[in-house]
Amino acid sequence: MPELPEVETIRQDLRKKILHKKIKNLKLTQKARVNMNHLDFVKLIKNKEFEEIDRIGKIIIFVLPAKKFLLVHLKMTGQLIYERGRQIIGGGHSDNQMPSKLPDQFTRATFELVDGGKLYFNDMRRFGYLKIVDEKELNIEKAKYGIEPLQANFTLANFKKALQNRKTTIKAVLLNQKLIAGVGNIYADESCFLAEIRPSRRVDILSSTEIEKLYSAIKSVLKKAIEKRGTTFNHYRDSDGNTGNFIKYLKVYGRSGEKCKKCGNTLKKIKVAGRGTVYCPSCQK
DNA sequence: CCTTGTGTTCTCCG
DNA sequence: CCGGAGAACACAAG
Repeated sequence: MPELPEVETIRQDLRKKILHKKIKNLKLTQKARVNMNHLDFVKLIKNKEFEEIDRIGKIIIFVLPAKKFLLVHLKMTGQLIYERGRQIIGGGHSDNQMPSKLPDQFTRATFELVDGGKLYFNDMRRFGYLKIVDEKELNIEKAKYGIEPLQANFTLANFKKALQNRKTTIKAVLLNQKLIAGVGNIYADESCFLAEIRPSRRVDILSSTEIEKLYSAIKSVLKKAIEKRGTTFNHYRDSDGNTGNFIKYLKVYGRSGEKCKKCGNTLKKIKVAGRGTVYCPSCQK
């Protein structure tokens, strides 16, 4: 489940690896989810180079020449794995979900670069997609996203504005991409734990101290998660095919029924905003 | 039945 | 009766 830290890790790594490289060919399988017919899609990609690699929320943006943009959303199980020319990637860990050799049955698209390198888009569940847009459509897409937690516009004032007049739970706000971009289920729960606030609390009854704590918690959790190269719960891999290391630092997500690392009480799982939510009933108020 | 992210539809409230 | 907000539902597929 790639969220902001995972997508950002992939973006930063791919920038180092494939920036300004030219695409010789793109191979799409029948199961690839793209926003036009395959022939047209390939035509728009072929012989283009990656001018820049950006991100909005959980979407990776490959900037192509002539103001075209390739948007990639990994959704639940998507991976973007880069392989240098003629080299078989190691696969990182001995996890049976990680293929030792690509392409495999879950490879939906292969970008063949002129230097022999390959960029594979793998996606077991086929929820992820590739989409080519022009500048106008890119701006429409960008308008769907709120403040970016790691950028200059994520100020306390803007965060307060995002919560203003809302009559819903913290969890719903954190998951709402129109308000705050890139936070998903893992980092929403982790941020609430760090802020010592229950995800089910309504935002309109938070004190200003609590809002400040939550604001700092989001930044701190996401920053540390990027330092540790993201969370691999099951499918996430970086562009080398390696797992992320943040799972060791998770305090609540995926730990329902286990002991709170801070107070020792049992972590509880409930449903908030339609999503599984884990919290500590004694640490979080 | 579950999983998550997101788009759509429904419902409620002032 | 309306607009808007938020909740609920639908969908992707294994």
